[in-house]
Amino acid sequence: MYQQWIRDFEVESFRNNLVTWFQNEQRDLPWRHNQTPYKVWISEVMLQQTRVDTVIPYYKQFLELFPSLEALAEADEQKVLKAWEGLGYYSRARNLHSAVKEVHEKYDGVVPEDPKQFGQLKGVGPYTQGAVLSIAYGKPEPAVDGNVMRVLSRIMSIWDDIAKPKTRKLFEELVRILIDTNHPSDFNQGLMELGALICTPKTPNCLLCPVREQCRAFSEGVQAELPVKSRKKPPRSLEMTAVILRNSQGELLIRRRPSTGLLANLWEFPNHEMVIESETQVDQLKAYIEEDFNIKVNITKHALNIKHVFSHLIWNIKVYEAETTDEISQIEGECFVNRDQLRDYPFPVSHQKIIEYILND
DNA sequence: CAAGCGTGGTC
DNA sequence: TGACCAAGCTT
Repeated sequence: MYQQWIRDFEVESFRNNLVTWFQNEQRDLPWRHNQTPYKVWISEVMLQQTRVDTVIPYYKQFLELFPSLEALAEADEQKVLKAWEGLGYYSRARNLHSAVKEVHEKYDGVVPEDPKQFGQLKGVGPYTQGAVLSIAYGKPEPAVDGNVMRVLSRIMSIWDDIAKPKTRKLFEELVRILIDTNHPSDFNQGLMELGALICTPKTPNCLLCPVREQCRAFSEGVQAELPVKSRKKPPRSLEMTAVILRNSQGELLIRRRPSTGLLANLWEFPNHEMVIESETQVDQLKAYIEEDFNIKVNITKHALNIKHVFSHLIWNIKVYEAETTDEISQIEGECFVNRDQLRDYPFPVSHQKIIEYILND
């Protein structure tokens, strides 16, 4: 069915214009130096749903901490999560770590270049599979991300909703036809670079576009209306409490979150989903804490309020200070630590504001 | 398939 | 200032 679109389309010109433009105009980015499959892989996972400017410092630090696939494979997950702290979507870090360990053990430390094998690793979806195999190994595989869908929807004037999973498959088939098999890496990166620098979501700079002559949306003047993307539901609000609980030595109680779901395996201050509007409900909070940790506590004061916005929900956190003279039983994932030890644990950004409050105290 | 899963930048 | 966005994957 795509042949119909391709028939009158100057495929050769498009490929040459795009690849030549990329070779001349590409940005100088850290992961474009001394490329190895390992480094390409790290960068591609970090870049999932994340801006280049945000990734750069994380990428540099990550490679200093884990300079080789073997180094990452042998690292503790807590160290990996700590290196990922603040970058978001933390399952990326845990899946990457797990996948790298699998490559280390099963493939003797060599990133597999068979699409089927590489694609089966944790955290490697259709995009990452194509991106790593084309960039690192020169395989003519499609790497369809948001940029590519935006660029090609304009080039070919495709009005399908790019928020639908089905639409990505359509673009993958299209790229399989269009891709420059002599320069798969430059072609794929060229599409993404074009989307990042020229064919931007709002007010694309068509006058500087190397493939303007091949763009149907430009010739029809509809580039600003593409791509079509349905919007998702607004996040729901959750009323939360958190407690800064000190023992008699002034140490702070923290705990590790569950190994699945939101912020999995990160650490946090004890918290509950509950509304506090009166003093009686502070007593309820006290009861929750005493039940959770089987100790007696006193809530001493209200510390601060935090509003934290996730992609799919909003936390409104009321933070209190509390003290206890009891010790908790030593359970894995719960412990008292002193102020200086806090920096050794990975915390979500929402709780960084609590840490700031403690350190400024 | 739709929803869950983070964060910081932008206009 | 709130909505949208940024090189997606998993369930």
